[in-house]
Amino acid sequence: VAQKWIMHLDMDAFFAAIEQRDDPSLRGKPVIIGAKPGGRGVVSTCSYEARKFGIHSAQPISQAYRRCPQGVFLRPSMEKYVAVSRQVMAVLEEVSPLVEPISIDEAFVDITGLDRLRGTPRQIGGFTKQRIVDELGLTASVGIGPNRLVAKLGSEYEKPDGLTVVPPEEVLDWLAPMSVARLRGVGPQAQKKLARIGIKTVAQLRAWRREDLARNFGAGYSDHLYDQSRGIGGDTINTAWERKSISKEVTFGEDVTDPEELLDTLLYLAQEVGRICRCETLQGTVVTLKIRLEKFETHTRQTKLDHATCSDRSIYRAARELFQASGFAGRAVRLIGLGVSDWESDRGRQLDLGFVSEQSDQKLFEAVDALNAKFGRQTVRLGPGRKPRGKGERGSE
DNA sequence: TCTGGGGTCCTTAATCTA
DNA sequence: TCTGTAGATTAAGGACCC
Repeated sequence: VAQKWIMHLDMDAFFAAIEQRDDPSLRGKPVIIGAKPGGRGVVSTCSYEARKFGIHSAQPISQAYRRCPQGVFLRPSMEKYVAVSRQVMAVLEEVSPLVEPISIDEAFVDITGLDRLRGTPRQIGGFTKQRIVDELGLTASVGIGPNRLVAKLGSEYEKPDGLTVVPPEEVLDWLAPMSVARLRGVGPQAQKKLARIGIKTVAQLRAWRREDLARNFGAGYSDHLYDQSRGIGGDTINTAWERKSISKEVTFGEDVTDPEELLDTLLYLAQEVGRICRCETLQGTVVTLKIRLEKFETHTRQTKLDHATCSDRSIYRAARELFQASGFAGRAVRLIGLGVSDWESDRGRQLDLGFVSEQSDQKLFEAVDALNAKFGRQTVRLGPGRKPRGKGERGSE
């Protein structure tokens, strides 16, 4: 069986590094990208200067502000980051066509069999990092190993600007002293459970037999742990990612009780979700409502429609019915969200584009045309455009 | 103390059905 | 037709990831 070489690349402090690159006055300063200080929200990314103050991703922004009031707090500019992300992926695709983006700032690359063309795995990693510095003015951390697990752990091993190569024969020794917290799928809950049976390191995990792990965890999860402790992981790169759901949610500055305001928000969310569905020529059959009450108590309600849709009105109507049936009307709501999933498999049915908003939007027309092309049908455009969150426009039908 | 927004996947339970 | 069950489908929640 041919030995594979998988590379994982992870951009360093991606959002913060872009801001510092584009505004020299931010260099050397603690830069924190995330929610507005004073509001409800968390840190998305922060510069390494900010990390010295104990600031980290997912930290409540209020805590970050307390620790570093002199820091530069910025809201994220996602369009900019998406554009830079595309440039990063383009560099990777020049290294090898087998690129699988995992998120906005990381990707796996299959670099098997490139030694004649580009040198050893270490040389390929160094060359890739250098190109990203030269062309984008940003640094990345790279891990290279025989599979995705080792590559990913490798890129985390030394940060920032790291390059870690773990040949297959060194994998077991390299993993042994690592904390199980670094493994995939081991979060706070699993860590606690593992610690209770005396497992803190990969070596300790490896000492357990599969059957004994299965008595403490589910069969699927224990296999997952068993394999990871031995450095076993997938080595195939999937270049054809397809999304499975589209959702939007908002957290209110202060909890909202007024059902009118909640329904208006749902209408806005339905328009956003519907718009993205149309831009991506997707129609879903399941609508999911998400509600977070005080004390972070979170509920979801979902319904399967009798037809697939990308229409604002259909999504909104389903969401409204879910909300009204939920019994949460009258409760103080912290967050409300809306999603669509389970794309239609039957392409022969009627395309539900009825009552979409923003009909003057050129992009929408293009999306509608794309939908027509995709489904080979004629589209009927209905009614005047609707303004987002318009009072009194929430018609009964 | 305070916990975003966008996702994926897994487990469990209820219900339907071959 | 009765009965029991395996398996699919639907729904809800939760852990986890970036």
